[in-house]
Amino acid sequence: MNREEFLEVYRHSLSHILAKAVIEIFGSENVQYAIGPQIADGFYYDFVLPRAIGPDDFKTIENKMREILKRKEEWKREEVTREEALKIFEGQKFKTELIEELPEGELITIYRTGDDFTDLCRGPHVDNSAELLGTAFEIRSASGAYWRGDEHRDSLQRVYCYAFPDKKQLKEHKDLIREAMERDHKKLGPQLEMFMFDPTAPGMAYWLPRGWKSYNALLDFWRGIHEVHGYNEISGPVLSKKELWVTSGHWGHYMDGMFIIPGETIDDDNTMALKPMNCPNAIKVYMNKPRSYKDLPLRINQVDVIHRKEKSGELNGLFRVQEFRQDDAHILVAEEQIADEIKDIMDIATQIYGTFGLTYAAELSTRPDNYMGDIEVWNKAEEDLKEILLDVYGEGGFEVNEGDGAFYGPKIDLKMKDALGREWQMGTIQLDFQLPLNFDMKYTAQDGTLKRPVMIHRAIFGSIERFIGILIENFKGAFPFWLSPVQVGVVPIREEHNAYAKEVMDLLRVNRVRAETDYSDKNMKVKIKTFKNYKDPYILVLGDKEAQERTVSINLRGSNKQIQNVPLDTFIEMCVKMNREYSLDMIESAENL
RNA sequence: GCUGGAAUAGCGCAGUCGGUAGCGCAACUGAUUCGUAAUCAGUAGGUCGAGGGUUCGAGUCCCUUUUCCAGCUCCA
Repeated sequence: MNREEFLEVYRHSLSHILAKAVIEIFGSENVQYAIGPQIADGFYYDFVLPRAIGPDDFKTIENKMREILKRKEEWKREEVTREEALKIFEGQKFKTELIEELPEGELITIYRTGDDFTDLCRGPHVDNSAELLGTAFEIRSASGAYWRGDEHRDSLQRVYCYAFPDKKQLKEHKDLIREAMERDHKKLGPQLEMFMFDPTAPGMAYWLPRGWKSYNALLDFWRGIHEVHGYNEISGPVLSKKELWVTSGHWGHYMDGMFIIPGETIDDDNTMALKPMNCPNAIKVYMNKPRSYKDLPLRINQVDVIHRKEKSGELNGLFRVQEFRQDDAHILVAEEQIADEIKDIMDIATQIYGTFGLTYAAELSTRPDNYMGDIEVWNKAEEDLKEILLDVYGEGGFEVNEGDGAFYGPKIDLKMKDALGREWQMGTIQLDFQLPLNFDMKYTAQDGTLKRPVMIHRAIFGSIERFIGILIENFKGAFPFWLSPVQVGVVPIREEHNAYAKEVMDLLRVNRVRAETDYSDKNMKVKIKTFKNYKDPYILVLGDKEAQERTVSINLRGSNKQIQNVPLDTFIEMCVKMNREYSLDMIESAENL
């Protein structure tokens, strides 16, 4: 048995033990038990219980589980007919529903744990509870869930439980969770004074001076790359009349997600809505003048603020907000240009993600049943996309989600992994055959006929807000030099060193290095501590010696390592070099220049 | 929207049975002029998220509401 199978059997068996424990505590007549699958770090089980359970109950349940294991009961597998199964689970509505939905003739198996607990299950399981005695488990939390994930159906209580083969692995996992919590951008961001939220603007970040510096550094980097790849940036209105959204189809498909400013009534022509997406702006710009095949591909990028209304309870720090910016671009291409253009976008993505040391994987989503447009065009586009992905990642190097594309076109999603191995859906590249049709977009082809362009929507960061949230967690707030809110903290030792500190500050600023200093009469140790807490990459300590010799003494982030006697000009050169090269690592020695 | 939790000084927290709101850090003032992560002393700061109710009396109990958190669902 390999580790995966081992975990599956043990976790799944433990979930039965959890259900049995809960039933023993609350009484079988008071509990409806639904399903209890294994998940990445353990398992859960869904119940309907007579009351809400909380942390106080967890210990009780765990103890009951251990007590049950100590009984060393036999597990018996039985094959039963549909009728027998329905009889066994009489009164259990979820089990009954599951049984009734099993296809005619399908083998139904049940597992008995001891004499008093039976669960509908495919298995496999342990033969005796004794086998589970050595495992480590701990109830993590309880939360609400819906039967079959459908918010219109029964509301259940889901009990989550960690489960690992031994205590050591459980502890390692809990350490990882703790590490992730320490990196939580919702905690680190405000601590580093990067952003804040105010209750009067739920889900809309205030970017504080330090955070906005990083935000702009990120955009500068992004703009530089796009200039090279032939993009032209625009900005459009955030507020547009309803008419625009009716044409684009958002009024019909996305109304619930828009902040709407009604006229006399919402049906009034003067009703306006904040844009949830940028695409119509790019389209209007395209249609601003007659277009020829010579204009294509027309690459329009844009980072305007967009607003999307979310249902309450869905907001989550920078990861899920109601006001944000996307590193958006819309490219209008002729059909035959799709392949080359996608390839270029993938190059941009590789370069951008690589700069952060992040790896990413691609997923292709293909034509759904409710697709719109010409099937020939779809087939060609999907073939193109597949070919590109094969070319870049090789056979099996990417996932395909059949039928998961948007109704207006197939798409490639880019997912990246962070420092803790967590996956995030970030970038997306979507082909769109529909909007060019809705807006009746055209271009004059070489042969003089009018043709319709294809639109590519694409984003690499996805939401810039979310991306920064991910970066904060990935780097634990210790950003690469070029992205650090403030790059250099300057500490004059005594007030008489303020003049030299001012000179150093001026020189740093002239060279576009973001620096801060503290001219107050505070103790130098206090000044150093403040800048350390902000995670400034370099802290310069300036005293008599430095002022005299025009050098700096550098204290490096993350350690108390010091580099003494670095000529001021050399230090500036180091900073400029890291900014120019978007270096991931910090230069730690003047000799490395 | 649903389930469960939370909200007390700028931040992190304490506040017992319902009986005059506290601690640490930060801030401010003064002293200290200092060589690599917290110098010393003092001062000020709060309608306890908001609204209503119970009570002689509410941070504490009840109801409503807002925001946030853990999930569900949804998503960039």
